[in-house]
Amino acid sequence: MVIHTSDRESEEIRSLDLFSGLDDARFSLLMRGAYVQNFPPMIELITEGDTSDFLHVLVSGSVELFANWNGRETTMAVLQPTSTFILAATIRRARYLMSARTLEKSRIILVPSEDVGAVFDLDPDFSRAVVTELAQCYRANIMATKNLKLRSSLERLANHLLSARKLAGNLESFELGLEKRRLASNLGMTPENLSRAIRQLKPYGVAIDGSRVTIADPSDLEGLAKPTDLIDTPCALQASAPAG
Amino acid sequence: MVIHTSDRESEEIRSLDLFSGLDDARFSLLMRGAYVQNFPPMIELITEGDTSDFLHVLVSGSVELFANWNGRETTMAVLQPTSTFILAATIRRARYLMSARTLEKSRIILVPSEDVGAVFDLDPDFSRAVVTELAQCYRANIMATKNLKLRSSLERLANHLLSARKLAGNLESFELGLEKRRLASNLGMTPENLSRAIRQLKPYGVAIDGSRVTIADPSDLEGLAKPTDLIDTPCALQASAPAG
DNA sequence: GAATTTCTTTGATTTGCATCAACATATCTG
DNA sequence: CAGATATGTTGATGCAAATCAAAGAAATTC
Repeated sequence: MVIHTSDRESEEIRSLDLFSGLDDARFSLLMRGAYVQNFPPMIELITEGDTSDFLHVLVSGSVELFANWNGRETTMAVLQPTSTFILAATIRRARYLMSARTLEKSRIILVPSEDVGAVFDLDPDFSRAVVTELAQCYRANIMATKNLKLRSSLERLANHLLSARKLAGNLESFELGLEKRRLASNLGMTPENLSRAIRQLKPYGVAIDGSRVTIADPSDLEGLAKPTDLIDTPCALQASAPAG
Repeated sequence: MVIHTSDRESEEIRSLDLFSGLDDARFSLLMRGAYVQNFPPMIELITEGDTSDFLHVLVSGSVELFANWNGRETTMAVLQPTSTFILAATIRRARYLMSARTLEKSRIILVPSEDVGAVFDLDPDFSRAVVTELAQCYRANIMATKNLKLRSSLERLANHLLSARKLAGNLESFELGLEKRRLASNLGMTPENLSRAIRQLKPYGVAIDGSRVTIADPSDLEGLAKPTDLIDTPCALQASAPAG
């Protein structure tokens, strides 16, 4: 890689589902043309409509995927390390359907699309890993669509909080992990309505102070949320859509 | 295949993006364990939550993908021949996220998941085709999410009609292709509201009589719909979500 | 640390959409 | 073909959620 990564970083990247099956030779082939870059917060990494040149890997920080139409904007997902994004556009060599921006100071690896294609053709294990990853992203997005079409905004919020709690190790209290206005957009609602929805969840034992969430009795909230693993995944922060 | 297909059918299946790159030997390997079946209308082929055993190929008729939660139901896509479905679940050997039912009398090929996996491992061309297909499905679904989150129901209807018109070869008049209540569900609205929305489009030169749609001047409607190829695909009938 | 900006909350109002109810039309069935 | 059933339309009403407006709380900036 053009700029060296730390051992811990390399290890983390290699341990991603997408790369863990690669032998060292193929992995370095993939990483040889790649370069790491540090970005400040609120930098637009990708603009929807542009054509895809790189597979992105988020190493640290956080990244928002969003989309615009006719003057409106919506959050599609908020990514945490370590995850890849824009895999589908890379594979199809197609235009990006989403834009991406850093939310915090972030460290990102850019792998040239040609290299991904080359290793894909060379290495059956890698091609299987790509398919598995894509299928996973596809399924996560189907879940997001079901979430939007079958649930009210209050139900979406309730389920999001339960997923986030699980992700945080089932602690009674945990951090929200993103600004409320982005959470609102992610859940398909306005910030004003999110604020009111949070109040509505008070009778279910939910208290949110700043970015700190406390759920007194999850089973109480589950009565409202009715989570199911056909909609709700433990990999929760991308409440509305995942990262292909 | 257990039940023989006609030459025209075989040809159509082979010409699918997913299979067109396979040599004859691999294709027959894939089809050896497969069987064709004819179903009457309104037969539930797949139930969400069940585990995936077969890749499905719709040869004739039409199939609705739908999902349920908490007593509610929504249409996720309506498929026309010739298309594959449930590819993502097949690849992951995971539980179906959607149910499927025939809408008309339909002819469907069922390819055992093991065989798909075997040929995938054997044939790099096939594995590339699977990835391309999956990436396409993923992207179509991202578009569906953007459609839902960024547009009002009237705008979704307007865009659907323009896409359907394009699919029908840009004729002034074409068939809707599915019941209005299903179209409504696909677009994320109620039948009552669809009915009213159609009336609202009258000033834009849209007339729908039964299942026959007439659009006097598409550019007029486009002024409202503002279609973009970052949301709207010509492969239109799955207005809300595609077929992985 | 004061000033500025951004984010969040609260209340009042409007709008979009769902629901309910009734009727009309189309489709199925014996 | 008649009766039954399902689908589609229309109007009245209610509710969920967006918008508008303003104030309070955080986070930034100088």
